[in-house]
Amino acid sequence: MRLPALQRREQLLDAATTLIAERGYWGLSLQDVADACGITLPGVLHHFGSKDGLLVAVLEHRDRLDTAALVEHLEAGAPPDLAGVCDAIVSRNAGQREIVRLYAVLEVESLAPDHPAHAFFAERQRRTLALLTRWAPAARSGDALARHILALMDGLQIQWLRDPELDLVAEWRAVSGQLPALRRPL
Amino acid sequence: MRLPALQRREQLLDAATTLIAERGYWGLSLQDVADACGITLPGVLHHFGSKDGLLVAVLEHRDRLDTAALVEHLEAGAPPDLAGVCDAIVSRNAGQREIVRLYAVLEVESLAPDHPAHAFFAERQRRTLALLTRWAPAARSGDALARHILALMDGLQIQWLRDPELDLVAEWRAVSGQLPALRRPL
DNA sequence: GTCTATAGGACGATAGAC
DNA sequence: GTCTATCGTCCTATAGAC
Repeated sequence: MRLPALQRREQLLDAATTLIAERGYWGLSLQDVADACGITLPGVLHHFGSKDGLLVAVLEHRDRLDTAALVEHLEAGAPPDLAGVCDAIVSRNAGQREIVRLYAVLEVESLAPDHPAHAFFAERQRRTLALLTRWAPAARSGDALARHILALMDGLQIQWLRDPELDLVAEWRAVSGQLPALRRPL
Repeated sequence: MRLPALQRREQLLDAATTLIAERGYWGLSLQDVADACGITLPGVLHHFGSKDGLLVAVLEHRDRLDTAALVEHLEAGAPPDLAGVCDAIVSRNAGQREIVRLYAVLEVESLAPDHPAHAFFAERQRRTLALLTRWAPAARSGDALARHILALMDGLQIQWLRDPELDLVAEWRAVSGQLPALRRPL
């Protein structure tokens, strides 16, 4: 079935997202992506140029959606403090398991300096830390607090990914409740 | 160079450990393992039967070493409380970056149910949680505390793996100092 | 914009000699 | 215990037709 380019791209990005989450980048096969969308392998490459190109497109696509969702959440009246931002992030993540898995896999895989997403994730972590630090109460070292929060989120997500029974939001509430610097914004 | 079987196995395990840490299991090539040890690919398979067999051997090898190290650390007079056990784990990890990377990569990669190490890591997390829970003060839910601690360790390790400047032990001290349930053993 | 066809390698694994 | 040789499968990527 012949599809408009933009629509086909989106379909391919969806399929690739699921498959990378499942197998990682090194385990991804373009043939599988093609099969999942009912086109041929060269058809995939036509849209993204190369396997690396597809990966970059997937990441950019997700980041655009996530940033938009966060902004919207804040404009819609979430509490404008650090706890509010964190809760917004966690509750959004809780609703998109596959995406969280994609990032968890790629974040660790890309620790290797020659991974095609290495720079992307280094920059992304820098950006996330900056975002959290900006909202941190000025009193104590905001950077240490930001790293603490990020570590907790990453760690809890892995446990949640391994055990579907776990309630990510509840777990985050329980754990972040122990952090005075987070729950007492003043 | 012809080597005794046991020595060759160890050399192969070392090489495989480094390469899996670098590329994950799906990105591992037996050819590279063979090259690193100066033998051919069938030579590798002779010792481990299959690629899966090699992975299992690597993990069993590491777990044996780590368990022994922890026991020794405790017998050598580390504080016999939860904080002491955690500090022991973190400080040992801080000294073996490659190994931590291996586990970080495989832990996330193996979230997929058909990954050859899936069962291994599910069981390992269960065991680690049980270990931490055993040392937790009986007062509060030890299980929640154990998950909290495990999340922190995993999260901090990822940050440390990305940024070699970071001091894992110091970071752990700073972060765990905020956990009253951990630092006040009575 | 999508296809067929194909190039050109790398992969895991096996068989059998030494 | 390690080798050579080889099989069959999978891979990314390119060239060119429609």
